Amino acid sequence: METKDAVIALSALAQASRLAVFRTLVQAGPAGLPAGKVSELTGIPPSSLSFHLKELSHAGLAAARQDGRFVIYTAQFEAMNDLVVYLTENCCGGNPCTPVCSPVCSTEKEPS
Amino acid sequence: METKDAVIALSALAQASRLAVFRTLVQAGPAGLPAGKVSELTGIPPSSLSFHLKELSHAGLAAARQDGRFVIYTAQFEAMNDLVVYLTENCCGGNPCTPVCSPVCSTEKEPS
DNA sequence: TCCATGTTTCAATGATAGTCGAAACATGGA
DNA sequence: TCCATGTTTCGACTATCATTGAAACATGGA
Repeated sequence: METKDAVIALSALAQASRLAVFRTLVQAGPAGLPAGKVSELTGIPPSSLSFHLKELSHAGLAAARQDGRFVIYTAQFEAMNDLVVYLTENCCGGNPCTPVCSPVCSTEKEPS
Repeated sequence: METKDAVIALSALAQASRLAVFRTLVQAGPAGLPAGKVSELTGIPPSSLSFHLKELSHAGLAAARQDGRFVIYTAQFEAMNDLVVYLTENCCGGNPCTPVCSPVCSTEKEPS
């Protein structure tokens, strides 16, 4: 991941409405949610929500797929994980420190 | 961590100059760096840098301590970790998924 | 006390982003 | 084909942020 991509991803999350949307999608898991449901859950009007979902998609943090009249959005866990790795890259100059496990999910539907 | 705090932290990182500063501090480890050294390493002019360091400090992602005429800045690894946890909270609705270890350091100087 | 060095504040400027109603668009079913 | 439903685009407004030189401030040493 490059700086530019990280800034785009972080900018996408650095906004109350979008952060709420992203977390809602994270909680929904790989199955995702239709845009209307996200609007309902977050209280964000459809037009605003569409703007924000576009931003999250552009940042690679969400993905859309068509399902009949619905557009299902899903969180992209790998992008999230890449971002975290980037932020802590070469931590402490490569010297040993104390890594911690963070619950960053994979995109797989079932645990392996 | 609350939404407001997360947005503040993410906003702090969602900016090319500040992201570079934060990563520089992360790489410096708990020992930190004086402001002037950060300016030198990142190429950001002192006045701009001061503005950004203030933002990072306000967000809890960096901390300042006085050392003679120098002000030493350090990355706050715990805040970083809290942020990651917040982003993935209640991931997949609590259903089992595949957690991944991310190298988020603690603030300790030596590994335990 | 006076100076050199390191850091922060100030002020002005230009640019970017969030919001949401109304209207347009897309899809599937009757 | 026509309609109902779900989603996106458009447009206009307001607000907030990044940048940087110059000046002010703080600290330690002579």
